Amino acid sequence: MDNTIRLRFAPSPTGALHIGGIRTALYNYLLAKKYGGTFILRIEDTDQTRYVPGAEEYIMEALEWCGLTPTEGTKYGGEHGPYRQSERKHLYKQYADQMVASGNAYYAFDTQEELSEIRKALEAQKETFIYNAQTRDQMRNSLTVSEDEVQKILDSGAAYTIRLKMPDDEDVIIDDIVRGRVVFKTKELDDKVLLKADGMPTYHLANIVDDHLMEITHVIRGEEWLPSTAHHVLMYRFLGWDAPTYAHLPLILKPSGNGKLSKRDGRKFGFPVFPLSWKGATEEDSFEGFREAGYDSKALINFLAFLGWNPGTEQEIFSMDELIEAFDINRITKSGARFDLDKLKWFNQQYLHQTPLEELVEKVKPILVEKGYSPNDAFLEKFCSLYKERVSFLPDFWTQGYYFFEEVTVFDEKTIRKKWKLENRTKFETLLEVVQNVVPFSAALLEEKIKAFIADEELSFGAVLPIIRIAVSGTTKGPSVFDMLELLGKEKVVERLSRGYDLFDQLKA
RNA sequence: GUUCCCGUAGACGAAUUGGUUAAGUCGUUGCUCUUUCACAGCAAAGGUUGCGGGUUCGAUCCCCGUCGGGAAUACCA
Repeated sequence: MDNTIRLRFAPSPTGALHIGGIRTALYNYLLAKKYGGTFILRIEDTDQTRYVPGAEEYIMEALEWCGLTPTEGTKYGGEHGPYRQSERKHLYKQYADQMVASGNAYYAFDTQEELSEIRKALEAQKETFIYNAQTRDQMRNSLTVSEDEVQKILDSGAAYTIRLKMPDDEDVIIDDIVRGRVVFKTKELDDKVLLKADGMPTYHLANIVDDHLMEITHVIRGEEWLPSTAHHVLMYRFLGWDAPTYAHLPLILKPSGNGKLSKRDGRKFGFPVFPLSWKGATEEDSFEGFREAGYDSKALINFLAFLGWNPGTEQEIFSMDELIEAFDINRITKSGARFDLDKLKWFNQQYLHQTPLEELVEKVKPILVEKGYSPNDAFLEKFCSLYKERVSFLPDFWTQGYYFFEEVTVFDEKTIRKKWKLENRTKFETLLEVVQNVVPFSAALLEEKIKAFIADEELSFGAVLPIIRIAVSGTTKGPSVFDMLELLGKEKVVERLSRGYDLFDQLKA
């Protein structure tokens, strides 16, 4: 492969960018970077009725958050612009006309209403209407109406579309990198609309014209495009152009396994489906993003890379550079990949574990600030190191360690009832004194003194440590008690211990 | 309905000119370490490669059929 490969990611700005779109972008990006090629962002906004303000900015912000910054695009520059299809409107018609002239396309005058009525009627009889060789001579188009008539309609300014005229009976062969050879019979395919009544091209026309004009060499897109690829290949032939290499990606499936992951599944299964949060017009149309939910974009990318591809080695953790190095378009999987939240959680955890402390501090800080606390970096660094290895997501730092900032809200009453012995109260008062006299208040010294206390009083670790832990944090889970006590500080520890004893007594009474 | 795609343990998936007892990871269970949770380490369970034929000395791999899942079937992308 030479170094002039050019790939594009071509989303339509109809709302937030779905996670599947990010994967498509990722694979395009990886292949482009691997061979020193170009990664282009093209906005496919040919459907003016579906345009959503802000979607374009969302797409770019999402790509950048994921580290998939395009090399060409509306705000990235490039010699092949404009990169927004609405701004290229004037380019498309000539190619549709060219295909009309060569007899591979035709004018169609049927209105949308007429067509949907026919469809509805046939559907009632359990049949499907296909605009193709079998039906087009019964429709109103330039193949059934006389030339004069056609000209008259055209001159009158009446709305019309241009449709692709599919060959009657021919095999269209697609050599797809992922699927291998796929054959479609033109007989089964419909005469797709190329140019809409509003003068805009459909996806089918716009995508092949732009891919050609932008010198795209590889088209990596979702599997849902496979059926229409036959139309695209035919158009390249009719226009006398070379078709790009195709690779159709497997679908990303719902966690439940059936059906492709949809934007509604996030709410349904309780996890984000979008990279960034999106505020739509309605609650129903608003979604939380991976970024806001505390996911590491690097972990997300690593996870996504493995959804439909694998390097064939045993390495699982990949940086972007390593992905670029290892990526091989020939190793993309054919079968749909299920979106496995556990796996994503594992990746996120791995990334959190390997994040340097200073970096972690910067990430945890905003979470605490939002809760109204702004501890100094030295404290935060200790705090982070305590929780780093028992946390899967960023917000866990707060949910697991909130008691370093606020009073304990939930006590593990069940364990208290089991462990707290009323008759031991005096011994624990002694413990309070012991703790009070620890100077300096360090984990090491605390451990030494508390261990001595346990020995002196002939108690066991199991009888003492859980009590301390619960009094101070409400739970038996968490980091080493002594480290915890040190970071909490003498004042808080003493206060919580003595208050804890009273609470425990009450619980047992 | 039609066309196309897919089908290896609960999940992701390796085995790429068909070649020994079908990798590895996640998850599950157990053990070690720990006051606890987690991390880490070790170990185990889990599969007639959807099913049935065929080709072959030999099929996860090739062919046919069948079942299951999915996608497409718009003047949406």
